Amino acid sequence: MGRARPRTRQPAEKLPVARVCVDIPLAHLDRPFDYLVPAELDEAATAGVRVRVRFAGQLVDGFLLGRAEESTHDGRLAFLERVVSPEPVLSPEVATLARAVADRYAGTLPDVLRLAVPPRHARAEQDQSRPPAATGEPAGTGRPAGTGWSRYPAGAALLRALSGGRAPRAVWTALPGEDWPARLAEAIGAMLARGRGALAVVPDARDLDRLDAALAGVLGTPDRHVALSAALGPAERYRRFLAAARGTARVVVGTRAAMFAPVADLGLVVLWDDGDDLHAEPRAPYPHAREVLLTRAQLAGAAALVGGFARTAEAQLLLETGWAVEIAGAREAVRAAGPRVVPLGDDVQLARDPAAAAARLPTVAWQAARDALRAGSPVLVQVPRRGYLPAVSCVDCRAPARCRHCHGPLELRSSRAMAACRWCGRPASGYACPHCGGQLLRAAVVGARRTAEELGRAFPGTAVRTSGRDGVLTSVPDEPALVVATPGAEPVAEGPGYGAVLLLDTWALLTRADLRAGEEALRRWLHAAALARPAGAGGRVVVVADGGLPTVQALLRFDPGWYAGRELAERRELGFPPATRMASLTGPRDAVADLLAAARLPDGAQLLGPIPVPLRGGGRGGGEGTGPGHDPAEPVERVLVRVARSAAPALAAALHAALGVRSARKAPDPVRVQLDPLDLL
DNA sequence: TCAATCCGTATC
DNA sequence: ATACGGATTGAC
Repeated sequence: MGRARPRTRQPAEKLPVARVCVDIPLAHLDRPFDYLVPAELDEAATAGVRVRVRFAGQLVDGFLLGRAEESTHDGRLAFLERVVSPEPVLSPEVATLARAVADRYAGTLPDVLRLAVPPRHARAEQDQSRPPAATGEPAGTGRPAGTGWSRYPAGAALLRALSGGRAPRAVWTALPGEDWPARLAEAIGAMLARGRGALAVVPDARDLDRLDAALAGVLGTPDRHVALSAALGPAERYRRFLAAARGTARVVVGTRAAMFAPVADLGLVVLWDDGDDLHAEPRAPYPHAREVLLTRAQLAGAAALVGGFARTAEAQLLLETGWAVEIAGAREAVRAAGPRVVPLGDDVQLARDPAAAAARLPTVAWQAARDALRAGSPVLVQVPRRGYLPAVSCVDCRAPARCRHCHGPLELRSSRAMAACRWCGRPASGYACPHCGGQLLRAAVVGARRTAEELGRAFPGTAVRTSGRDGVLTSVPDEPALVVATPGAEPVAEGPGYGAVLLLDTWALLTRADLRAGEEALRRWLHAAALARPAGAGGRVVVVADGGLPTVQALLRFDPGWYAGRELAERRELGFPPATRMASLTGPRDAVADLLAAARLPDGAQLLGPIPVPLRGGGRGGGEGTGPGHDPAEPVERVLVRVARSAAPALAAALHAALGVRSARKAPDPVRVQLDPLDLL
């Protein structure tokens, strides 16, 4: 494998032309380039392999997309320089999907392929190079699957359709307390019994562990499925990827990065909890797992199952357009399975007990927790993530401080400065607490740990456990304990579930200036509430929020479908996604203007902004992927472009073309183009 | 008159 | 990106 390059290379006799996607991140080069396959590479140069080619004078990586008899290129073709490995890592199915995703998000194919195909690890290729012997064996384990689905009126039909080899598409609203990993495993098992593969994506590692365990139970043989997650090292990640690509593993479960996994003969895609923002890929072109998987189901003719305790407006749209059918429990079944939910309005009495008052526990919440603990069950307390939103509250009674004029939340920029309203900007001079008359304010950045300490004092002698960013618990035993968790980190309670669930500091969630604030609050509450035991077994949920709010109403009735319907209707009225499609263009002012000037936007496109973008401070420790340093003096702005859903493809195409014009022109300042941006307000 | 340099364009 | 070509500039 030296530099053995014969002077006179001969093209392969058959299909001498290779169509190659070169790994160059420039929008105007986002198309295949043709090369000649030298005869000696004829065998290795199959569709989907990694290649090296000479492009604009330099050696670059690329993927061989396919072979052809002729090229449409007028000029002379260069030869493929080499085939990096004969392993076909980019299946035609994934290549088609990646192109569709790039188009959907105004991105480039190489960008998407970087997300879709993990970096090569030569050792891993050697390890598993035994031929895929797993053919001819009877598919499935013969285990009667799907008993758990009979609790849903349309559940049995779904399983029948899956095992009948059809491609049903469903939005599934799980019953409170549902053992969702078991249900997903049953659905996957049904498809596998039919001999077709399946792919399931969940938000985080803990959910993945649960689903993986459930699958191991249903599928038996461990080799048939692999779990892909970001936590794996490069070697193991590539090894499992290859197991899927080679067809050894018929089922792939994973977090976001698995959405492109090369499952052979894909028959089913599954997405759990599509409202979790972990499903949004933070790297360009920022595809969302929901869009990728549903596109994939559509292209591959596969079944699709989108499940959760909550329902997004996007999922609601799938139902209302008839793209998917609804799978939900009947009202009586929901009532029987769910806990009793008690709302507590704003003007709630804090517990008399001084320790409980210090922990901001209202009487009713305190009692519910005490009763549950006495009855021998664990109690879950959900608190917002630390640093989530530095709310300002009264020093004396801790009531959240609001603006006198517009009731917006106050903020403290620094400890010295006077508090001001986040909404209207008015300074809160001469503040007096409406509850206790206190005149001093403080930033109430209350985290899980702090809350845990305070709760411990309110329930002396009770074990307190925390689950959050640093240290996530998967489950807790069925014994008295206070479990303080941030959203998404709630441990499952073994046995019948939590005796009580307290949802505190809801105000911070609900007043977030975000399009999805209500939907997101409800999603988090439902996920916590779903862990409580049924009302009949004493399960109680106390939510410290006004019972008149639609969000709280939906929680009381455990009816995310109703809420999603309202939410979608409202977004239609306001022209918000997913009723419309939005793109955000972020960058130095002149660059954004330049991009817009180059873009032939579809008719009816509406421009919102520009607005200045505050520099992103705080956040987590992880890299934010800030581009090459631009002049900090130049103001960064954002423009939103809004179009009707029918014009969405045209919008993406126009932006992609405009990016191409700019990259061809070597325009210096990059503009970040993001479709379906998460933060709209 | 020739080379050094700039700009624009194609990259198979 | 990088490489090349054609036009442009500048020094002898």
